[in-house]
Amino acid sequence: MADKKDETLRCDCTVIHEEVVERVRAKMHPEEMFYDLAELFKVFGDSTRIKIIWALFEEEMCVCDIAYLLNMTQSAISHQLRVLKQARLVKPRRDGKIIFYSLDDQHIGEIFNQGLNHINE
Amino acid sequence: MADKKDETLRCDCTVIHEEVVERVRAKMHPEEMFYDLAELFKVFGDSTRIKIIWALFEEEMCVCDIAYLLNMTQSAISHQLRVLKQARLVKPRRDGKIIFYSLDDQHIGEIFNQGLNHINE
DNA sequence: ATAACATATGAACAACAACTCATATGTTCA
DNA sequence: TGAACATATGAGTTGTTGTTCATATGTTAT
Repeated sequence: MADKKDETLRCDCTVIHEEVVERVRAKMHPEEMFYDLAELFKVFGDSTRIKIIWALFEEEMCVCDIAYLLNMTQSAISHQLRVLKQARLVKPRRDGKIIFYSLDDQHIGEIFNQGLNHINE
Repeated sequence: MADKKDETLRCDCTVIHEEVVERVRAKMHPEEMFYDLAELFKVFGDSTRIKIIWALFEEEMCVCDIAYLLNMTQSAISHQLRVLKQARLVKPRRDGKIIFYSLDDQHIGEIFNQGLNHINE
């Protein structure tokens, strides 16, 4: 059939287990869901951001505090906080000139801990 | 004190809440731990790999099956499987010419689900 | 041994992401 | 109002990463 030709063209090999593939394909989620999930984990996939998340897990902190704690520039931290904010992982609270950041989600701790479980075997 | 000068130099601002910072710093984990954790989440941070993980969560599959399912080349999938294998997230099982891949860790499902919880608000 | 096929891998390229630097915004206090 | 300070942001640079292409490896069957 025509499909058979396309398979070979794209994946560069003959499909072995068509039943398996079709069974899995039937349960497939929309593209967007995988994309969003990857975007979320991408945010966790940087050691600077992981440190920020961990720090805010301990206590609410302002930008300067975080920069000092992690020995990085205010600008670098601010850029990363923007990424975290866009991912709805942290939220700001203004108090005068100072802006305090804290975690914005209760799932974060779980994701963090499951990650630790994995790297600790 | 001498420290005070360094703070300003590096983080480009005066530290506001020294007690907070020192309290958090005291609980700080070694650099390596944050690095490893980020490396793990980095692996989840790509939609191709997320799809592979999800697919293997459903059923064990060979390289060609995955390539066909995701409409990608065998080579691209093979490269990504290598990344997943190195992160000890999937494991291969050879049966003749064919190599079947399956998940190698029970935490993966939890990480995946917590991620879903977050993106679904 | 050789053909056929499933998978792996190295090099090259393009897209992206993190930091720096300079500067802008917004708030407080004199 | 203007100086001082906390934070944000745009542009530029450099390092990283995903895919493609060509080819290598390893297994099966003739």
